[in-house]
Amino acid sequence: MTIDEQLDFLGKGAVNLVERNDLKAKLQRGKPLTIKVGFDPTAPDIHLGHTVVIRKMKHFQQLGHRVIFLIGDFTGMIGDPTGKKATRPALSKEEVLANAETYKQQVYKILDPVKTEIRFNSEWLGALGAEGMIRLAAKYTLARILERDDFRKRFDGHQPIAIHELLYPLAQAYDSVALKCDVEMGGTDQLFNLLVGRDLMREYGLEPQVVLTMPLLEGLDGIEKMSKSLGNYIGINEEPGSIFGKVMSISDELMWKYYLLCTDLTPAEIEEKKRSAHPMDAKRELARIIIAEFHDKDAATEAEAEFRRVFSERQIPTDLEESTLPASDEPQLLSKIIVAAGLAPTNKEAQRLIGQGGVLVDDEKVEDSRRALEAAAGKSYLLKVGKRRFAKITFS
RNA sequence: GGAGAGUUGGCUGAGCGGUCAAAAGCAGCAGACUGUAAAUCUGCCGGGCCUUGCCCUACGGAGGUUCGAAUCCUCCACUCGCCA
Repeated sequence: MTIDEQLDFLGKGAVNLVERNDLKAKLQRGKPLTIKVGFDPTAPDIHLGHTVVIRKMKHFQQLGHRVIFLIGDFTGMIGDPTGKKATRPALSKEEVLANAETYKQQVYKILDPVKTEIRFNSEWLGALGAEGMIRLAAKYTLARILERDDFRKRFDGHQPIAIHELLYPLAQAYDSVALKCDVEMGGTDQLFNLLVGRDLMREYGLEPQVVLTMPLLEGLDGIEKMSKSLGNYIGINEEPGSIFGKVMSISDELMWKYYLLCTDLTPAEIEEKKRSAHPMDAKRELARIIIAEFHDKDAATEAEAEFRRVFSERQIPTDLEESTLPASDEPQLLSKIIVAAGLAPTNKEAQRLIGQGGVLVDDEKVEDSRRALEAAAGKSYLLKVGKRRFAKITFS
């Protein structure tokens, strides 16, 4: 690849690249660059949203650069009291290490283990001490920190800002100093922090890092950014079938963003697909690509077949859940059976589902929410609740 | 230290002492339709039960006033901004 091709390759999907020319200059030297991306030590469950940046790390690896997966255990150990809930319990060293292991298992599905360096920022931030921290703080001004939009808004809106929050950007920037980073990446929400890194590196007489930000991927709802707490995520450890279904549930429109950020297709290829492919087919393919990355091709094919079977043809899934319930001489309320089989959380909810025509017993729609089923030993039923909850239950 | 504001269902956010299991929006779920767990439309959306209705729990916590309180009073806890 020529330098310009490399720039295009690395810049694909990026929102900010500060400065493109700086990156070009660094690449032209022909030496491996040091790339850093920071991760929160408390949330080692990686979902598709995280993979946007991780994939970009992979791209750097493919070009032979040195990629550092930085775990922000220092800030993690302090705990961030910003949320209204009680201060989050500080993580112990053991927990941090355990989380790091979890990260590895997941991240290495994308990154090359050999070319990935995992570091912890307590290594240098912990060594700084109170004095060092204050010295570091002396390098920056409040006015500059308040340039960050969310600080500005909270400040102007008389919302609280804790002092240590102001220190976070500096601590993060110091990571770049300590590691002499050439490039730091993050989501667009990280732009400010990453730029502070540039400034701080200059303060320390280092060549400023290049800053590259990636878009935040919207979750399944298509509105909020993907996050575990909102439940709108696709986890990379999920079952192929679940990933397939979730991908199919994103809107046709959002699908293209996923294509850009979660696959290796070039923008030109994506445009072509947008023009020529049927949205449903394109979405199926997207699902296959994503599953193939975290599982394998066969799993993807299988998941697709199963999806067609269950949703297009409305048949029974092949890997049907089977459960056994205690038999009884008395007929049992269907709603209670549904709850017992774990197909609905509460009796009320189960009755509601029946009333809405969402329950099939042995392929037959049940209309009466008070319906009871014979529960003698040996009796067996096939239950379908809603579109995607199935179970075969047997009384014994 | 001082004078205040606020705490409502997963979230945001209304709420006159009764008609409030609590508006509205978001998220979620179901049905219809379909090209998909897209879009759109409709409905549901605290729980229990011997289910055309009855009961329980719920509006930060504890008391109180009242026939009756998310709504009034007192105390407590927490959150926030302001003035020192």
